[in-house]
Amino acid sequence: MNKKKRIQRPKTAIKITNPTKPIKKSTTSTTIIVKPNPKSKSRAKPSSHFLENDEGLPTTSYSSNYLEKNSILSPDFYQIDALDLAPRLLGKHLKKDDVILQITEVEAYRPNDSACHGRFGITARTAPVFGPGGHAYVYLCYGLHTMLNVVADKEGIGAAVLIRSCAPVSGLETIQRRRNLISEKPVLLTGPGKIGQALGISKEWSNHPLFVPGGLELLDGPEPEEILVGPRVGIEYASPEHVNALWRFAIAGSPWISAPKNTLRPP
DNA sequence: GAAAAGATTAAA
DNA sequence: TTAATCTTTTCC
Repeated sequence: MNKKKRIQRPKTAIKITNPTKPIKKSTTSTTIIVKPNPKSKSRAKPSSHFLENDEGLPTTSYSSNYLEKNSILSPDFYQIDALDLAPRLLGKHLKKDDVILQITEVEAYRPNDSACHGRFGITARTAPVFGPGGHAYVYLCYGLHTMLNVVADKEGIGAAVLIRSCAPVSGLETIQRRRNLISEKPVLLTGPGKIGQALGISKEWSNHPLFVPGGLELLDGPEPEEILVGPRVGIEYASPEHVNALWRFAIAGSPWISAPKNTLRPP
């Protein structure tokens, strides 16, 4: 039998840049401590949901207060066409453990869509996609990356929304540890594989109900002012009609958007 | 049973 | 630009 060559990634690839001096943990609040970055050429615009304190550093005070008034979304929210649900997910919050992420970029996958995992019908992997909306659909991509989808529409339809990017709201320390990356820049959370990693989920979470408190939850959030649309990413195998469909959505002006950005336009 | 391909990422 | 990595699905 062929050798089972599992070349392990060198430890040097792990990018914990400051392991001996962990970021200070705040036990009394959810304030995010960040390092100033004086070398930054084009100073990144702080994302809109962060407030800045006197030192110009983002805090989560706004988000914490905001979320206290917000509730978990009910199953009704999800029982619509994935094309309608996708933009409505922008601005909403994913919560697990102490991590809260605000959704900034999504893609819709629909029935009769040659790019949708449901295109082969119900299989062991894709069964949750055909269940009622409001559940997670989680799968492994390229044998490495855990992809989180939100199942849309009614039972039997077969539609879902891929979460492609988020902005951190709280639990930055946990996010950074899970990502093996100390950063507060978009590289931390732009890309679907990074979302699954930051949330600490595996395919075991597939079919998990997002409307039940206690595990992985979807909470309400502010509606974005402007939205960008574009073709979906990485589906060249699909028919031209579906390759070209503008079923990718993002919050306009947010830095928390994955590549390629230049295919996104106002609707 | 075997083989191909994949809703990607990080590093060169 | 390319390697890494392995599950799922299809094909014979």
